[in-house]
Amino acid sequence: MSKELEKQYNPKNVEDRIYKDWLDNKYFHAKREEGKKTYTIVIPPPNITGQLHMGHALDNTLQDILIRYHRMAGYDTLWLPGTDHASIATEAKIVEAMRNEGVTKEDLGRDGFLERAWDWKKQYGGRIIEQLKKLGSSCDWDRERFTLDEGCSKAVNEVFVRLYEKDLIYRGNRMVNWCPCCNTSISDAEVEYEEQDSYFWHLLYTVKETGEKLELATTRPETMLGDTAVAINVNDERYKHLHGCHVILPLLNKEIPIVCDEHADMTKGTGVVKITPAHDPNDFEVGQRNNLPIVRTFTYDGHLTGAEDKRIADELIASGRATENEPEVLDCGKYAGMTTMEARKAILEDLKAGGYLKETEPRKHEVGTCYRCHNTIEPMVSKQWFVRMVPLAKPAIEAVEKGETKFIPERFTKNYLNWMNGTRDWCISRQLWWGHRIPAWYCDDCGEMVVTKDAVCTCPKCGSKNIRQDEDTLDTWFSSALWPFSTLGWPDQTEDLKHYYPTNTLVTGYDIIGFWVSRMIFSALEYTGQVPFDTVLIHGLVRDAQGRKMSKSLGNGIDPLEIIDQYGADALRFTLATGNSPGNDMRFSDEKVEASRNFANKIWNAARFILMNLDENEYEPYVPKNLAIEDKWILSKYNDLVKDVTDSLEKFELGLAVQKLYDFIWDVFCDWYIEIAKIRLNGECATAKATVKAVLVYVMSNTLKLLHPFMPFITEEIWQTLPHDGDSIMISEWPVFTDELSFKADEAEMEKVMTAIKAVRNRRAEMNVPPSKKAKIFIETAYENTFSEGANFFVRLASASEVELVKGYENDEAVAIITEDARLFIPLDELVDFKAELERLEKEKAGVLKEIAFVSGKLNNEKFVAKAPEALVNEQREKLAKYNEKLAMLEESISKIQNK
RNA sequence: GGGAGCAUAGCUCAGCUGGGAGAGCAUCUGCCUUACAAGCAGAGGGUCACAGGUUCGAGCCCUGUUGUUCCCACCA
Repeated sequence: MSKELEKQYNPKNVEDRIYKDWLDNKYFHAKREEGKKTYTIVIPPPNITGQLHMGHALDNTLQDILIRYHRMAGYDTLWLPGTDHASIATEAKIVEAMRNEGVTKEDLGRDGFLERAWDWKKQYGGRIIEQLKKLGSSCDWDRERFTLDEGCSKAVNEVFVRLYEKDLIYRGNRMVNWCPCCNTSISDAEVEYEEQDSYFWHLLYTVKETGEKLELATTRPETMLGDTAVAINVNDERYKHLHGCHVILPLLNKEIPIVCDEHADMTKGTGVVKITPAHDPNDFEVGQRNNLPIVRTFTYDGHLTGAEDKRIADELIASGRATENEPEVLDCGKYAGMTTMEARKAILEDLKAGGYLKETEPRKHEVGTCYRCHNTIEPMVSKQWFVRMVPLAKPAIEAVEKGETKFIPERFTKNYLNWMNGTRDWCISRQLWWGHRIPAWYCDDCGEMVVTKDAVCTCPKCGSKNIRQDEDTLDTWFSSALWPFSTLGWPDQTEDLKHYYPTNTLVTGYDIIGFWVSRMIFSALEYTGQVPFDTVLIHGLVRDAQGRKMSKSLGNGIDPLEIIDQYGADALRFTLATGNSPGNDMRFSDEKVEASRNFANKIWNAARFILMNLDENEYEPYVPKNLAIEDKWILSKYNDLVKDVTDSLEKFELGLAVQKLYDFIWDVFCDWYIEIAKIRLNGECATAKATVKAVLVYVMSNTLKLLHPFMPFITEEIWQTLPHDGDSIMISEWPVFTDELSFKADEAEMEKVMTAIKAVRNRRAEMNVPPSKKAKIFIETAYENTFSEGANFFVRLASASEVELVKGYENDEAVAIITEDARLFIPLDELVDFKAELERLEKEKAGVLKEIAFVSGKLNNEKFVAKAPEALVNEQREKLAKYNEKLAMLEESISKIQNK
């Protein structure tokens, strides 16, 4: 054979070539094979604005491991890839780029802007896909989708219209989170709360009827111009006399009512709350309950309203087109045009001057910010589209409670249920252009609204041509929610949809359970009547070496592509899979990647060793007949490995699977089996050589298969070089556990010898005997066959010059090494310090006595013997017998030295 | 205010349904043993946060405490 491999593994010579080969052979392509079980994953679509970061690398490594495993295990496997148009993020990026050219959205107009956005998508949208390929992702690229492509858009319109017709989507003036910076509404889920230092300002409002000063506290004095009431609790004894009274709103000198509402909590502050229905979610509710007017005092870009704003609003109201809850707008006079912060300052000054400000109390405060731009969001009453959540959430809660979809780890079920139970109606309209435009049309002449999948040119009610489409687009997550089935062709009943839906595993981080997972589940149940996937595998965040979140602002992000360039994709994947348990965050450090790279190199060199020893004859990976004890041992160990790795993968314990592979390959196969194999490889017996070579090839190539999902490139490269059947390891058959390779008795025998070898090594090291100093070893044992079969191992692995099995060893001038199964003597005459040796033996004896005390303590405990499993009790008994034997041997050795 | 996670070797973390604590890195000792110095052999190092409880037996199960991180929530 004589294929030469380089001394060190160099991924750069391998990865791109192999990936291209896989692509050329269409191994990633799902072929809809009838009769096979399917296994499907849809990728969490990365944003087209995105660059591959460690989070993607982890997410996609886990998916690729599952996909490659199932493909090899005989499933008809589909990993469906794609990207997300990410409306708000992308639009912001493009606007920013335009700003540098001095161009605004309005300059370009909607069509011009969208043209530019599509150009941008063409230029950058493929970037992250190429980066995923670098990782080794075995996605079916023939099925790549985009949330804004024709099919997905069709699904979006279909869903919107269906929901509207079922009254599960409605339009109305409601309290929304408004980002004055992005100039759009955002959903509750998109608000992040940050703690900020702020104040409670205690204000005094005068009661009209009694003249008394009513004290109330607020964190947002700038909203006071929009106050339309103050609220007290109906049971509050302090204010019973004020029921039905009014207060005079300072600065405006406006009379507003005192209302009784449950929202006013007697135990908090003074028990009095000012009510601003237009700019506070609670106050909006209070306003609804008490029929209060809604007075808007902020513009949508975060300034105080003025005369022009009022004129526009008044006109709308006068026209009769205003809908329910249409807010009035206040001309804020001297405050008009100020930002909310400027207004806060000015209003406070004026309140203070008027004697309305009682005190200022420092206070920490949770402030809502936009998840995109982190500017403070303003609660605003605004006319938006909403999805009615309660009826949709119900089946989604039941399905998960029934276990139709399982979360791994299980604790995230609670997280999901909390989110679903607490969710309010979902604001889905966005004042953006990049996205799915809302399929609603309005007639300017008669005011009719039409919601339909097809474009409308004439008003169906009055026949007018003055009809225009809603300007707004949909929340990006609206299309993401349909991803598991829109990508398979829904609403059409395509072959793919029939075949691959529902999908199996969704792999994602815990940070988007609310944003995405929950919405996919309720959407899927509503439109397809099935859960979208049976399992949600949740992973944590990848943090930096200090445990900090990787972020652009900190500049501590580690670029996966740089890691791939430096260490190889396999090393990166291995690092991400190792020591990673579901749902938990992990730290990423160069040291870990180095360890993975070293592991890759270890495998490489093991392969190199095997190849060096193969001759021109082809070796099929088969198990020969005349196995030696060490062959049975390694095959039996390998066989258990198959079971362990497969079980771990089935349980989504990927970190455990990878750990077992690491231990087996490094410690078991390389450090023991290959070393022992050298004995026969260097020997003269042709049959023995053939056997050991066959076992080496068999174990190596099958272990590579087990490792392939984790380290696809190096396993393919080596597998191709070794004798093999088939065209690629990635489409080879996953190994199965077989009783034929289970040699438990031989395994135990082999381990007796290994224990003895370790004991010899240990003693020699303790005594500082260099490996170059060989010494004869005499062995007394009850397991003569085993030790005579393993005699050569001592030569190879324990610096023995030769080995002799003896019945009773009489030479006193020797070091005695006592294991549970044997007594070994090394006559290292000049090196033996008998005093030291005696001390050492006494120490060892003390240790054994301790063990005996411990084990017999257990066995003397009647309750233990009665209640513990029998196998365990027997095990303890055997142990005790062994220890007693060892004790006898030690005592014999001690008395020999003493009698010398 | 509610919920959840974490606390194990100097560091980073595994430890699956309870049966005498593990890995990698780091440290120390000895080795260029013709696959690999990105390596080999050996060693040291842990009251498994604390206090109770269940059990023949607890790192693992229960209760409480402390520290820490995160999520959720309308707290004026």
